[in-house]
Formats: sequence, C-alpha cells, structure tokens
Amino acid sequence: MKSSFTRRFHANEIFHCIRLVPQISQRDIIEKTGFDKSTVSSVINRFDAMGLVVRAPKQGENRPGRPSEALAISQQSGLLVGVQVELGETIFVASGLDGLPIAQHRTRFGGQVGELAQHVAKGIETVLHMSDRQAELLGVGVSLPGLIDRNGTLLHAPVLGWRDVPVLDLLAGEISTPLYVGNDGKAAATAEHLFGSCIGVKDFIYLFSGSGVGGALFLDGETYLGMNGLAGELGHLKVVPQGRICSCGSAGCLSAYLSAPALCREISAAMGNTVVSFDQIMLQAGEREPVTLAVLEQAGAILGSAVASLINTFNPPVVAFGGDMARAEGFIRPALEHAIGRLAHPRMAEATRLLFSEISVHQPYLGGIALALDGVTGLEGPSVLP
Amino acid sequence: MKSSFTRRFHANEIFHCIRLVPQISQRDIIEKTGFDKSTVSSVINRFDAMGLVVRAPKQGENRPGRPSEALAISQQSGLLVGVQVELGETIFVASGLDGLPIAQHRTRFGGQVGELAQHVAKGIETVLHMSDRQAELLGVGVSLPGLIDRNGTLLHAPVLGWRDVPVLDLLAGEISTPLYVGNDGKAAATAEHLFGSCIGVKDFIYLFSGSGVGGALFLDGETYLGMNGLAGELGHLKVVPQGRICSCGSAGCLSAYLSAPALCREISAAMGNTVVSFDQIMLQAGEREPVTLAVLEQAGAILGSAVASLINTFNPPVVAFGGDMARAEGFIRPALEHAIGRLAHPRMAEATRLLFSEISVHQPYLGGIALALDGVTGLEGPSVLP
DNA sequence: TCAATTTAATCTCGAAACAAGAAAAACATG
DNA sequence: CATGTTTTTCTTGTTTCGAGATTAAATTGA
Repeated sequence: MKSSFTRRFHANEIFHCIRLVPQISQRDIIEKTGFDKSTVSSVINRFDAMGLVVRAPKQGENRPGRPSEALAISQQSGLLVGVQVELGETIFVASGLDGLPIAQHRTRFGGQVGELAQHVAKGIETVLHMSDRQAELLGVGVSLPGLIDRNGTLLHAPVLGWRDVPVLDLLAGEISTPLYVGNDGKAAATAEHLFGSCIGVKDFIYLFSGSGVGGALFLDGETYLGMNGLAGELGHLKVVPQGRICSCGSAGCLSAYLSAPALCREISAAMGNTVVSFDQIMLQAGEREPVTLAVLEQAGAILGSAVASLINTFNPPVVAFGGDMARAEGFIRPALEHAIGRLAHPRMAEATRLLFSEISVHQPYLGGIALALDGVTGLEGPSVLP
Repeated sequence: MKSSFTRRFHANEIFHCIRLVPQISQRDIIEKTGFDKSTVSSVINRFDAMGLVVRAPKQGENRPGRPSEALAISQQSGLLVGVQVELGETIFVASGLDGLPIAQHRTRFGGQVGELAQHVAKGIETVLHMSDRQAELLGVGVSLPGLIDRNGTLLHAPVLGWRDVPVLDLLAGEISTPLYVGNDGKAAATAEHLFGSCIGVKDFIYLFSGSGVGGALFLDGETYLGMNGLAGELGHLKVVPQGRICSCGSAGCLSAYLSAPALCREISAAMGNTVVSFDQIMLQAGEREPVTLAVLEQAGAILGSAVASLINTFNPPVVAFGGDMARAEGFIRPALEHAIGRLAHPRMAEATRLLFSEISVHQPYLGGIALALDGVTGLEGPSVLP
C-alpha cells in the first residue's frame, strides 16, 4: 500500500478539508483544492473503504439535480490521545481523527523521570476507558516543556529539571502505538494551525509564554525543525546585551523578561509584596494596579523589540501569541504595537497581522492531540491515510 | 512540453550533478541521487536532444566492460548574464549554463533611476559581444542592494537613495529575455549555494556586510522569501535597545554597528583621523592598530549576539559570513565565537559550523549569475530543463 | 404521472512516469 | 575469438492524473 508522494499529498489535503468543514461535499472539495474530480472521487472511495469517512445524502438542498454527499470523518475510524506534561500535572485527552476531544483526564505528576513512562501509559489507559468509543488507538502525541531533538531525546527542560532524557525510547517501552513526542511550543503552534486561528495560514511565527517562553516557526505548511529539531527557541532570542541571567544559563534572553516567574519577581520587588502566579498578575492588572500595569507595559515593549526582529527576519503574514501572552493581550498590546511600529521595517510591519491565540488559553491541552493528528496524517513517515 | 513536478525535480537534480562534477557518468549520478537508472538515462537523453550536454567516452578507465560516458554541460547550450548593481559601478558577467564566467565588463553608473534600464541593457549587449560564444541568451539575473518584493519592485535602497522603483518592469521594457531581479543578500547566498562553500548544504543562514548589512535565509534547499519576498533582512535585527539610529529609519539595528560606514565613523571618532573605507580599516588592522582592533573585536561581539539569536532560532548546520565580514575573519572571529559560546544554547552552538565565504570576497560578481542560473533551472516558473 | 432538466459522483480510457528486468553496446582478458 | 564485465538503453508492467463520457438521483414542468 505504498502511494506516491502526490497521492499522499492529495489524500492529506482532502482529509483536512473534510475535518475542517464537516458535511462538505465532493463538489466543494474540488472547488477548494482545485484537484480533478476523478482524483477526489477515488481518494474518497478509498477513505470510505477504510472506514475513515461516512457519507450521507445532504439534506435541505432544495435544488434540482443529484444531491451532493455530506462527508464527515467517521466516529469509529480511530482514536488519538494527546498528553500534555506540565510541572505537577499531566493532562490526557482522547479524540477521534477529527481532533474533537471526547474525554479528558488529569493527574498529578511529581516529575520523576523514572515514573514517566508508566505514568503516561496508565493515563492513556484511563482516558481511553473514559472515552467509551470502540475504535483502534492510532496515535499518541506527547507535548513536553523542553528542548527535544529529532531522535526524541529531551535535552533540557528547566521547568522539570530534566537533562538528556530519551523520552521517546522510554515511552516506546510502555506504549506500542505510533508515538509522537514534541516540544510544547511546536505542539501549541501545530494546534493553532490544525484547530485554531491559523487554519489555512501556511507561514506564521508562534510565541507563547508560561513558566518559560517558547515558540515555533511554522514555515511553508509545517513546523521548521532545523538540523537537530531544536529550531524555534524564540524564548532565547537576545533582547538585552549583558542582560538578566536566564534559566537556560545564558543572559539577556526574552524568557528572562517575559516568563511568569520573571514578571512575578519584578512586580514583587517593586511592590514589596509577594506575587507568585500569573493569575495574580492578571487580577492586579484587572484592578489597574499601577506597578503591575507598568511592568506589563514594559514587557510588551521588550516583546515588541523581539517581534520586530522576527518580522524583519521572516516577513511573516502572521505572528501569533499564546499562553500568558494571549491572556494579557489587553495590557501588553499597545506597547507591543508601538515598539513594532518603531522598530520593524514599515513595509513588513504593516503586512503582518498580530494574533492572540484563544485556544492556547481555553484549550491548552490540544497540543498533544495536534502532535498525534499531525503525525498520523502527515506526509512523511507512516500515515493512516491511503 | 509540460512535465510533472517529480520529473522537473529529477531533471534539476541531475543537471546540477553534471554542473558540479563535470565528466561525471550516469552510473555516478545514479549512485549519488538514488534515482533509477532508466530515469537518469531518459532525462539525459532529453538533455542531449536539447543540446544541453555533451557526452564523450571516458578515457583512462582500464577495466573491463562498457566504458562510462563523461557528461558535461555543453558550451553551446546557452548563455547567462549576471548584473551586479552597486553604488557608482555596475558589473556585468556572462557565463554558460555551467555558471563559469567567460566575460566580464564594468561600467560606472551614476545611480539615476531613469537611466537604469538603458544602462543595464547596454552593459548586457557589451558583455555578450565580449563573450564571443554563439549561443542563445537564456536568462539575466540582476542583483540590487535593496529591499525587493515578490513583484520585482525595489521598495527601499538606502545606498542608492531609491524608493519604490519597479525595477523588474523597468528592465523588462528594455530586455526581452527571462529576467530575474533580486536582493544582493539573497543573490550572494544563492551564489554560495551554487558555486561556493555551501554546495550541498540545504539549510544555512547567510550574513554579509558592505555598505550595509544584509542576509538571507536558505531553508530546505531554497531562499525563504516570506509573504512579500522581504524575508532575510538580518541587517535589521535589533541588537541594542534604544540603540544607534540606522539607515532604515529604525534604531538599534545590527547594520548600524557593523556596516562599513558605521565602523569608519566609530574608528574615526576614537582616533581623531578620518577613516573612509573598509580597505583602510583592514590595512590598519593588519598593522595591529589598537583602536581598529578594539572596534573590530567589539563588532565581532555584537555580531555574535545576533548570531546567537539566529542559532537559537534556526538550529542551522551552517552560518555563513560574506563580504567585509569574511575579509575581517581573523579580527572578528575570536570575539564572535566567544559571544556565541556564551549566548547561544550549547547544544545548538556546538552543532553549527561558522563559515567565512571566499567567493563573496574574490568573486562578488557571482550573485547575478546565481540569480539567473537559479531562475532558468528552477523548479517553479518556466525552466530551460525538460 | 412521467419525461426533461440539472447537478453530483463515478467510470473509462489515454498519456506520462517510474521501476524492474532484459537486451545491447563496448571494452578487457585469456 | 569466446567469455566475462560494466554501462547504457530498451521493453514492459504498474500506477496515477486528468479529460470526457456515463450513471445516479433529485427537481421541474407538461
């Protein structure tokens, strides 16, 4: 069952057409993609033979002619599990091949390397039971907060305190399904592309903030990995020469100025009290507490300087912000835009849209699912598509 | 004669195999590319039919069996002209499809927009006469020192003082051959990939310095253009918050610290004399003049900070330096490497090779030829390959 | 009710391309 | 001069895309 590259390309495109617009007809797919009708028909016939899609006559189209089909990803076609490992807690989500979550499960996790594999395997088991759907598990995506290379080795995760952990190998020992392990920034960017505001956007730069600052380069329809898979560490762009020491061991990084811990420290120092969480910062900012507002404004300006460099580098149509950056949109956006206007090349800045991610705030658990869906439908490696 | 994408991909790969290793045999191409022997044979037969290659029996192979063919790009197959527009002077180079220069011509150019098209057309005419080869002109590449968008409009060239000049349209009015217009940084990076030290390197970041600092992102086998074709303006990475005013109108750009004029100003101010050219700087540095050495060292450190950001962003196998940066290798490299070691993520820094371009110093005129060759053999748009 | 019309999806068939194998070409060796 | 070796070309089978013909399933109107 070895298909040519173009065939897989077509299949992939058509699959995502159906996923994104359920009840779509072949006619609409032909218009949208520009593929030939016979190509679309044959691909969908194969999808059908594999039980990947369901076809139903389309209702409520009161016009002459043969009614079009309403295509949809089958609920029975297969399951994905997304795993989001964070400090203290792990989130497990099960979904169908359409990527829509059908069950969720959270457990505490102490962060011991030795327990990771068993802990994840057990969580997957649990969430699969909860999902109550009779279908095969096709793939598992695991999003981790750290630098992960192409071989699936986690090189450094300051938040967890891990170094050089072969996570893919460890997990593969307990989990037999296809396994996709990835950095949380790249996972979040993929989620934004598959489910969020960057659907259909082939090039965008993603930045997000939480316990650290991460990012991803989404170029030409896929996340750019670089030589070892480490590209996109935008949290460690240098913004201040000889600046603050960063958790990565270097100095002057964006992360040292914008991560939640950094902002907490800064506000605490200025106010004399103890601010320990970004929730608290948002609360104080909502009450228009002056020090907090000033620190956030300052953060927006620093972020703007980094984004100006990114705009001058990539000339991207979209720069997307996720996590705490998205939550604080109202407080940082003016300073951010002002800095970009001042520092980026005008012709590029005016063409770039800034986008604050909603899903990264309200559905932060989609990263793992995105890795899994991207993995099982992807053009390289084995794919569940024909 | 519309070929499929894969066909053109194969043809392109095989063409460059022959270009890079003249006298190569089909056998060697098969080994190198992994294509099937029938594919290679049929592509080369078409090359032959078009008069693109010459085949000769390979000499001096004293072994049994049918002797292999020695393939080479035909000298009669076609001509390219590369044009390098600089302040005060324009360089014209003619070459065959192998990219080897066969004639060169330089003329003064005052920099009047109105005269550009005629000036270029006349120079092409002249260099073609000089080349003395009976072959069709297949393409012209024009490298310009400024921001050029996808439509071939030069948006801003501080060096020439031009703004919003539709160079492609202007030139197309005088020149009927396929025309490829590009930014000098991207042209130099393409040259490095086609003729220089980055042959076979599919991903590298290119930085060069001259009257300004420019760059290019060479990702996944091609220059990354971004939305409007403006990506790669690495000279305007922000390195100092609220820093020096740059020719682009913004502040704190790399270019404001590393361009030849900036270094001249800095050295002049510190020494009290007047340094006006990079040649003079190199001379003084060669004599180990302390102020000059200190300024260059400082420049290396600033460059290192920017390169550290680039390494953390792209995780590239190679960062290449051209122009004045390459000339000053000996004086900036220690500070550069030190800064990178301190600021870039160790796992990425250790994997990245720094490369100082030779061709950008000794054959700076190759940029235009590179644009032309890349254009006429490229996978998108019309191509001279079957 | 039953053609006629209209639209959607499928089927048929030719052109193009790759890949594997057979055949041919051109040389060395004994 | 036969045999073996190596390189290139030719032959054939399979796959895929795409254009046109065909079939399917509805509405419309006589």
